[in-house]
Amino acid sequence: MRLSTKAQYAVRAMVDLTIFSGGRPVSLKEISQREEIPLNYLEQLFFRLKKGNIVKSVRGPRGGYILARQSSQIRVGEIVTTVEEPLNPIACLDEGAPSCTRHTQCVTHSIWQGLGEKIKGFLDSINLEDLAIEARLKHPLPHQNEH
Amino acid sequence: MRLSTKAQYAVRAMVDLTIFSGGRPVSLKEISQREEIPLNYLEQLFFRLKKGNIVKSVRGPRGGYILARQSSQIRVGEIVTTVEEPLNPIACLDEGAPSCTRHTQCVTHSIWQGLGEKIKGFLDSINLEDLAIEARLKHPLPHQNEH
DNA sequence: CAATACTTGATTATATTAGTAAGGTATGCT
DNA sequence: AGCATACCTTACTAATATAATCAAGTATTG
Repeated sequence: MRLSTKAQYAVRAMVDLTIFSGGRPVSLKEISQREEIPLNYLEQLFFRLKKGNIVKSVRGPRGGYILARQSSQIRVGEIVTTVEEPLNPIACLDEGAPSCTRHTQCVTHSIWQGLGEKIKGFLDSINLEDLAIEARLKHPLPHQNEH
Repeated sequence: MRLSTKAQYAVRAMVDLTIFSGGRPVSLKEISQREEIPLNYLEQLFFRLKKGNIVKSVRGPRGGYILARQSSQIRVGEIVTTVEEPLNPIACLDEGAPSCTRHTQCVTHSIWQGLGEKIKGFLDSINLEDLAIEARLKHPLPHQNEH
């Protein structure tokens, strides 16, 4: 029942982006250095995040990524499901499940299904703005994007 | 965010044991056949379940396993944590976590911690008796242990 | 036109998990 | 007593998924 580091990286990177962007693009190079995440790996993650309509890219010098929506409109659950496949605890919940044949399978299925809904509900109850505010309280920024 | 099949097998096997035992030991061979779980694999699982004080073993012919407590006193969360390590979504929550160095790490940590507690709370709210009753309703047993 | 930074796919290394195998030990039944 | 049953335990192998790296692009700005 472990979350992949991919998802952890993605959420950290998105919080970083939220904090350090001041409406202007943030390059992956920056994020990579601050968060100690391999640049090439971040590129893969942001490729997906862009397709998932969570960030937008700005090309060329001084380019980078910006949030596709307001930080209050981006939920953690979205980020996780976008970079790593679904939150369902077991695979057969992903698509149309075959009917239960064994005695015990129905009841355990309903557990895992309920669990998946709990997880999704929890992660969707948290948005990036909440996290950015919390992060600023705990670690006041050195200087908030002068210029 | 997937649950291992180990945990799924363990819960199914425990529900099976609850339903088919009538106070008497149930052999792993039986469970293996009904649930289509490799016998050797079940042995490994029940080795742990025994150490975790969830089942008791009865050796010799006509032996097998019985619940160590009433089914209402055995929670699903217990079974899962006993056969596969912890429910925490990330590793560093397992023991004393190192202090947060990066800006974003504190806040993401608190998410994963909260998530872990939700998961645990949910799985601990379900016990084996609930599941056995539900299973009997859905699949009335062929014959409930005559003799 | 050159530097910057995003874009994309392929490949490799590593870790985890699932499953198999084999030999041993205790117990009850005939 | 001895044999069959079924638990007990460790070790190993194979498959899969993940993390990370490599490399060769394309678009845009100054």
